[in-house]
Amino acid sequence: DSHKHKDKYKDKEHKHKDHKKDKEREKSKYSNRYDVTADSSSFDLFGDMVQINNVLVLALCGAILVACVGMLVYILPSLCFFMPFRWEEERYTDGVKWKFLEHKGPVFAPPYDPLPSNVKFYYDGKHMKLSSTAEEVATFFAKMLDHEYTTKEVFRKNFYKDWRKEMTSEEKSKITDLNKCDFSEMSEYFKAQSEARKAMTKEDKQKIKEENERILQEYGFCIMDNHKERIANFRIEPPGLFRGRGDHPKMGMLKRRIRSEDIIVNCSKDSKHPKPPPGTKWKEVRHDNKVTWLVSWTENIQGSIKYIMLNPSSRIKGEKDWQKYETARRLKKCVERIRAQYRDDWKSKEMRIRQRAVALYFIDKLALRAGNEKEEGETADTVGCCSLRVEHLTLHQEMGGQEYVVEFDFLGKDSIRYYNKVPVEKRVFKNLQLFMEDKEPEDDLFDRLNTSILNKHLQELMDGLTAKVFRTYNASITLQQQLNEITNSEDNVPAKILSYNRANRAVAILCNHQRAPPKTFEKSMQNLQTKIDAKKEQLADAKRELKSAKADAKVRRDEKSKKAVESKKKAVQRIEEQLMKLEVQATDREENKQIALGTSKLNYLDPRISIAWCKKFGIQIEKIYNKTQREKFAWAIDMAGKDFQF
DNA sequence: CGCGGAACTTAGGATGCTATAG
DNA sequence: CTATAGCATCCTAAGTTCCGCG
Repeated sequence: DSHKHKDKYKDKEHKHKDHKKDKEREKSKYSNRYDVTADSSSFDLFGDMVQINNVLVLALCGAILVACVGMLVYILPSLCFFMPFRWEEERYTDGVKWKFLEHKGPVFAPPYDPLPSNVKFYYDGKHMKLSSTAEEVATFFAKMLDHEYTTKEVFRKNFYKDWRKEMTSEEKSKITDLNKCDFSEMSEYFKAQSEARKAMTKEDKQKIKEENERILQEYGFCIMDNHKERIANFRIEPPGLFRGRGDHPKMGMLKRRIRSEDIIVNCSKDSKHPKPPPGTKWKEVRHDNKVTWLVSWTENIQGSIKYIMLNPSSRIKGEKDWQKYETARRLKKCVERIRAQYRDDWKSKEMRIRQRAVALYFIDKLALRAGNEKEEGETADTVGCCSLRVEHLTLHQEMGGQEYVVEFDFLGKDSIRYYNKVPVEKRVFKNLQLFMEDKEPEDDLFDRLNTSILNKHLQELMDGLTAKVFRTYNASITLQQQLNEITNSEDNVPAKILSYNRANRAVAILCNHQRAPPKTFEKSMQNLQTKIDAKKEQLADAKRELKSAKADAKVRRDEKSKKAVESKKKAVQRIEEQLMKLEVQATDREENKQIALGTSKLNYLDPRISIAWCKKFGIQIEKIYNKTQREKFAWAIDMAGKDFQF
């Protein structure tokens, strides 16, 4: 039965006549698999649902086991799982995201716990007792004292300005210079606290763990249309000092405490509404089923809205994720046509079209982000494709034996540097020269283009196409090609996994997913090398022993010595394997020094590619996806057979 | 049609937990 | 049994795209 169901998936996947209808169809196919039970509009969140969830978990295990091992025992729960209960019900239209939503609201940050009186703050060398409000803000600074950014002028200035707002008038008049403030006792106190926490007894740690688990069980789940779903971030962000990335003009500003009165709750009318803490009120309770969030509030640094939403394992997120990859797969079918067109557009007599075409070429070839305009002075100065400035590229007529090389050097998202030298077609090069003519370094490269114009154009080329689809498409197709190319079916499991990681790495490099080399990198590399050396020695010993055993067997010619040879042979083999495993590990780690694989794995690579690869080469999925990842990609694990190709 | 706000995805670093080496 | 490395999870900032309004 489960196989029949899978075939249904495949059939529908190939029909793409009408995109809109198709989307709806996908939704119904998908949502049905996570259905738990037939009826009832409201559950007791904290009683019955636990059991129902167990059924779901059991059924899911059942389904996987049936697919993988075909164990008869598990067929029954799996049948329940695939039963088309409520088959039609979740086929939503017009942007409706749910029909029923019930949750317990957010968990607020713990209230401020004042310092013990022996922990003092000094101003200009003299002890000064701060008001509770001013003290709280001071502790935020004290907690960051060891961090580099408390030395940065902007950080200090912003902090000081916001801190003063929280002071009493007396404090304001006394404290006039941040440099005269001594937070060191506070800082020491917090360090000691964190040491004490680490040194707690097992029992105390266990208690904390249990309490966290209790809160998770109470607040960490919601019910959306008969599914008990995990909430991603049910805890409200605690107050603190804003830490932007890169050179952020607002670093050090005070992120204020969020109260009930700031919170908008979203849930269905007929649900048990979440209760605000005693004596407080929500800002608003609304029932908007065209959005997916449960709770929102406005943050005070940028004035943007923050949301509480569901975990990636949820139906609503999984469905969206699937849709994303299906869009990318549709791009695959028409990407050559689109490429032909933008190459043609390089010759257009209209400047705006040439710019659009060159930008699209960069997005396609280099997997650059779209690059929205940003408000100057509000955020760090970073760019993407459409917002590139003249100063971000250097043109080289000839470089390192190659013609028409473009050198990119700019800060992208999260102020991560993008540096790349790329040979481009002559026509692109000539266009770039034209775009840069008579411009200042700080002028926009594409002055007739922005993301809205670009995306409008893309929409005309393919339904649902936007700039970011190219990143998804190029990432996934690269993984697929690399895996097809470099996996050797003769290899052992660790070698195959090295191949997988290398394919993953090719994508991470394409997408410029970098990380700071781990602080302990050199050391851990050395440790590994030591292990390898030891293993080599062990191997030499084992080989010597084998040799002498062989010689011994030749002389003695008895059963016992023959057996000894065999066991020594086995030992050599085993050690060789271990050595190989270590060496593979070393290679992998070295190549991974400054590259982060996680981001592409989680956000850009169609999981069905990886799952199909595992199935094809007999690799356990656990070897490439950890628990969280398997939960997020449950839809794909269920769906992809060994022959899936992106 | 442009703009700003809302909604949602993508991102790296910090922190916490656990397996394993010593 | 303890220290630590390495991985998982948490955290929330920083993007993209959508959407509605004047």
